[in-house]
Amino acid sequence: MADAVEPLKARRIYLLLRERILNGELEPGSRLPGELSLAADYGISRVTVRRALDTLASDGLIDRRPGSGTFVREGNSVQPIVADLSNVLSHLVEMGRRTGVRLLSFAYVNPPESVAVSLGLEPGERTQRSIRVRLIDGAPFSYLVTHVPERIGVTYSEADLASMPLLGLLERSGIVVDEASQSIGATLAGPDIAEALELEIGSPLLSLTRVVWDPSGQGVEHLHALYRPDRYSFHMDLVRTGAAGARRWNPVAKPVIARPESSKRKIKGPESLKPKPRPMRVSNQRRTST
Amino acid sequence: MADAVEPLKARRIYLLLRERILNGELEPGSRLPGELSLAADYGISRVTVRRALDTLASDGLIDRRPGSGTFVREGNSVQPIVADLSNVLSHLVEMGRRTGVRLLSFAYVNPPESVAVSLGLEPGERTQRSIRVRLIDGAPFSYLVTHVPERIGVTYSEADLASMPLLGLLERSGIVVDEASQSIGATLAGPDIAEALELEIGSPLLSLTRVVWDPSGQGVEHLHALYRPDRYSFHMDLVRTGAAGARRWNPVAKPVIARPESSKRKIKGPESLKPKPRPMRVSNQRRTST
DNA sequence: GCTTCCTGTCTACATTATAAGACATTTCGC
DNA sequence: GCGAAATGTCTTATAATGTAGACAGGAAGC
Repeated sequence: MADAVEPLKARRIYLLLRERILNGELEPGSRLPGELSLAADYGISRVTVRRALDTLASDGLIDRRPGSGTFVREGNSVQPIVADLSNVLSHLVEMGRRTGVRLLSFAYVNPPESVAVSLGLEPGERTQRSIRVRLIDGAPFSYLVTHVPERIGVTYSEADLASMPLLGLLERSGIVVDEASQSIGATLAGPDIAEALELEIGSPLLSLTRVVWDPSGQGVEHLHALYRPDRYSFHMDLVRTGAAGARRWNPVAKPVIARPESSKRKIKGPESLKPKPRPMRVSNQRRTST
Repeated sequence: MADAVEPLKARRIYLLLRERILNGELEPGSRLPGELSLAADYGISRVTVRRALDTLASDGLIDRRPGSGTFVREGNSVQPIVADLSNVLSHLVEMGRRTGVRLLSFAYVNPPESVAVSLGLEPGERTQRSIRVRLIDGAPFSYLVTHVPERIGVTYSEADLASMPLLGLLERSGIVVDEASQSIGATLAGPDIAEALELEIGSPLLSLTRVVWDPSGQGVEHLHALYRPDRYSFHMDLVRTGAAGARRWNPVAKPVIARPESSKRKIKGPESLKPKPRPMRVSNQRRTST
């Protein structure tokens, strides 16, 4: 319970070690370096290392045996949801049907410069901004901020948004969704996001920014999504094509054609993380309202 | 250069404000609340607010004008290198020709469990592990750990690795590279990686894990790559295909066909962070050797 | 049994962060 | 010009964090 605000360095080491444990770099059952070596490695004192280890222990991630050492506890890894990259959006659409959504915010605003530019808006044109959190089995895994030009946004209600995926709403409204462009990066969780995703401030996040256009080239949606990497990651299969001199990788567009042997090719990458949610002082009472 | 680690509360406010600036909630050019009001808002002292603002200022995100106030600076976006996702590998191949590589480690080892499983190795089979850092204009942007089954690894030398992309070496050796599977996540930089990538410990990183197979389904390469998100991000274009009921996104396989208007569709996502490298106590003297 | 390496625990001390306030200086509207 | 409000720069005090070292006791190999 005494999970008071952790000091700086201690917390950092804690996050770092946690990362290494969860992604399998430190294998379950293995012994991790002694407190003294850790202190030396990270250039901090042993006491501080201990504080980090204390937190890990209270998380149930490690097992400390006096005289022997500190060991990584078994059975921590839980595969994140995997989204096929060639198929991200439809994946989300399907998921919209079996996962929960929490609408944190819904308003018409003056969009930030960058959003206005991406969508190709007129100066002064407003957008409908919604902030949603997606949950799977009650556990939040993504934080979505979407901007839709006002005239399009008015074709559906706040309640619609709380229950249906945005893309579905757009298509229902007769908007033809044609092309999209997206990029993937990484950031750290700030206070808001940390709270919404039940993370600690400073946790790593996958970041996805996507802009969707209709056939005329008019922007219809700007999405900024943040994912918990321990619960969500992108995956894709590639095939090498082209002549000898200029061989390239191309994504496998249709993962539909079952590949029986693909099961033995299971990637157990560092994204394979753990279950423990570890909620913060959640005071997320904001709800769909209306 | 006294860019010491930031304190707790100060960092919290810093992150908070940075978020609001980067996502456009605080628009470029606008004045933010005075130091005293900020202190009151967040319930902290003015000194602490100032520290947060100092950091923002050194990040180049704000502009402080004595007597007037503190302003959000305009145009603080710097685009990272963008890798087309439908083409990651060949992109790297091309880049291998115009960027630098630093070979940090080259050895034959007993691979970690997860790698052995991914590659489908026999129990006890060893791998050649190499750790490389890629640079662009002298600035490191990726940290690559590759495992290749020993029998394949012996077909090229350490010096080869320091100068040529691994995939090229494999194909030169007659290995037919056929399929690959990869996933993308996010993590934090540990001490080793932080030093190699000239980052601070605890910085966010893009993480890519890829396994490559030959036509017989035998694993030939396991790659674990970490990218600085401020210098490298993945990008891809998608097109919506399929019938009304089951529309899906598919990647645009060939980004070659020039799309003239695509220039106006510039995404200026939140990955566009600050330019500031912010080096650590770098003591990177390890080199390609031999 | 002995040595060695590990965690558990404690003490005293150094460093750093935060708070609270005073005061100078700049800018801007009046 | 004057005053309000803003940042810049001090001071002093207190609390929170981190460091250094010593010592006890368990575990494992010899």
